[in-house]
Amino acid sequence: MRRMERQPTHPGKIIREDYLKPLSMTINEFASVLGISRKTLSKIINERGAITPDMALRLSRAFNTTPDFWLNLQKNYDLWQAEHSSNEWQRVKPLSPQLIRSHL
Amino acid sequence: MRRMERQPTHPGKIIREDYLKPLSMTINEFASVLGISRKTLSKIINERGAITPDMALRLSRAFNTTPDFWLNLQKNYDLWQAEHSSNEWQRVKPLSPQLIRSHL
DNA sequence: TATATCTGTAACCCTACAGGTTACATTTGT
DNA sequence: ACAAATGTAACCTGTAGGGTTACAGATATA
Repeated sequence: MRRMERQPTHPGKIIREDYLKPLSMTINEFASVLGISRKTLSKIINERGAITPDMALRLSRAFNTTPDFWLNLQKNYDLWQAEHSSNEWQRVKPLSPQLIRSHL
Repeated sequence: MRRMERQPTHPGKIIREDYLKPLSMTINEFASVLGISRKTLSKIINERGAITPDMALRLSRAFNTTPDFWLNLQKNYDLWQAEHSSNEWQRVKPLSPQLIRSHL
């Protein structure tokens, strides 16, 4: 039961810190590499936009990584947000363990 | 480099086959358990709706699973769709391995 | 058989977000 | 000082989640 204590790193930060900065690449250049608009990349870089499956595929091509790497970052980030932006989901009553155990 | 050959199972099918059916639970009942509308659950069950982070949290409560389990199913499904619904992303030119190796 | 329940689905509403173009003000680098 | 880079806003289109209501068909049950 490993709880996520801190807010997970946004994928945009990884792109910014671990790729663009070391490579001294501008947002314009990289947007062009990815075949997307400067605005879209800027939103991601500044952590106001999400990594979509299509974007994950593009990043995986550019950086020779897996699309899953990027989607997992986004998934962890989104999940943390959902956990902390509402308590509604905590109202869900777990089905009785006995019921589940006896059928599954 | 394990390619995804077949279309990944939709999370809705898991809910349907591995939970609702064994538990003999109706969609109405379970929608009520989750605190969502029948329509929303019906869309997911019939594989025309996605597992959102909030929904993953609700499912994890009800079935005593992890939210990641459900989000991973959805992620794999979405990624497969993105891979096969367009070839645009394949146009992205990988950054030269030398460039990456020398800076990262 | 008659009644009630369950189910898929459509119509309609609202909100939100991806992604694009254009434009502007500011910052940064040369 | 000048040019490039950047953040951001406005505006557009398309898509998606989620809700309610309503209807038709299937299923089950009294």
